Amino acid sequence: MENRRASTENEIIKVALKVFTEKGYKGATMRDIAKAAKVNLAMLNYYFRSKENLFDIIFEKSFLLIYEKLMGAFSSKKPLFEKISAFSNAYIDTFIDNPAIPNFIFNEITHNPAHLANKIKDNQPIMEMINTFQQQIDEEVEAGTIKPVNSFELLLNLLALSVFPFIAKPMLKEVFGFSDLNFGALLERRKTSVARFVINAIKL
Amino acid sequence: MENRRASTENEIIKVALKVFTEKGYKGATMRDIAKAAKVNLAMLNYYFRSKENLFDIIFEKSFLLIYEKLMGAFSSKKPLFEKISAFSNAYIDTFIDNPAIPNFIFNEITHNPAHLANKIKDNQPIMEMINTFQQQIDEEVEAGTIKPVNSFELLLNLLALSVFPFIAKPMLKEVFGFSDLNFGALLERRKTSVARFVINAIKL
DNA sequence: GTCTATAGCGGGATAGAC
DNA sequence: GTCTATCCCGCTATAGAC
Repeated sequence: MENRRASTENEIIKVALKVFTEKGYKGATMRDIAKAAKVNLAMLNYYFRSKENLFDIIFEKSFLLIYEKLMGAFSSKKPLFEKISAFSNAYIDTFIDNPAIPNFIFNEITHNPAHLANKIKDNQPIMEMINTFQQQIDEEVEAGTIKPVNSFELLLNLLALSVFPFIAKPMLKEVFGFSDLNFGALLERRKTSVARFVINAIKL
Repeated sequence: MENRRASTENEIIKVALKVFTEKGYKGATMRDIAKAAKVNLAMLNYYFRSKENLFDIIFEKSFLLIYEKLMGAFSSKKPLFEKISAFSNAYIDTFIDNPAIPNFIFNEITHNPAHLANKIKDNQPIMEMINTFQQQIDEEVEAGTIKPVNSFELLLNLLALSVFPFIAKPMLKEVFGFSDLNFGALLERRKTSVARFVINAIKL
């Protein structure tokens, strides 16, 4: 059954993302992944040929998800403050639905920065979107309609405020004793509060 | 010579921090570390008994460094805005001098969140410092001297803005083509601009 | 497609000579 | 203290029965 096969593959990809994230590429064993996905070890190689190929598939999927959501939120011609809201909302929303992805991506950034960087650099629409956003900021600073800020730093700050809570989540939950429910509520609030914070920081 | 031994040990610890950070705990091999430190493989075990013990020593050292710098900057009775400046300045300054530590710590947070979390939870001075800071924010909100903000979110934002550029650094450098010098200059600027950004976001 | 068994290799740790 | 040689385990990947 083609459907059966596809659903088994998707199940493996889903749990493998989690195992790779929690243990790192080398730390995650094919035995771990097989056990978590409740399939035989040999089946993993039957479906995915190799550990590296399985990892690449997951990386590709994760990148595509982020890419599509962000292009939708960020690309159109909107006023600056609306873009800031749309960006943080899209980012936070995507990661609420896919909580393993931020740490998965950050592992990869740390251990193989060129991999993701090249995918971004080689992607013209992304680079244009970033340039347009920075130009928009520079123009508003020039026109005196927002406080003077470095446009790259503002982009960095927006990204930091949106992403950081997800990568720090495992520890924040332990230290401050958040339940899943409470931490989820915090993240929901941030879909609006991050943009409010950033806009307050730069508006006159 | 006791000094010779101590300096060899320190050299190993220094390069091992880098190798563990770049490759992760499992990905880093004792052979990698020996090669990078220019010592024989057997010497590593002679000095540190095991890979795990070497890792623990590095973790302990990294934690202590952050702990001491932050306690100095954050503990005294200062007005809120001064604390915000002192906090971000101390954090960023420490990581400029020790650029591998943020990613090292974040690897550990991802793969073993309870380890660092327990060290923080069990440390009364830290927890008191955090509580005091949050109270201070709540009181100012109550008194109407700053905009209404959730005190935990403000703490989280301050941390995010200070730390995120360091953990994203490897990729940011590749994507935006920063030289070490240019990225260093950006980080230097952030020693003051992060506090300014946060203060602008909450002041009336 | 699914399983068991195993080949083959890389890595942590140590024995033992110097 | 320093080195070489090696033990031994655990992992990826695959052969081959069903």
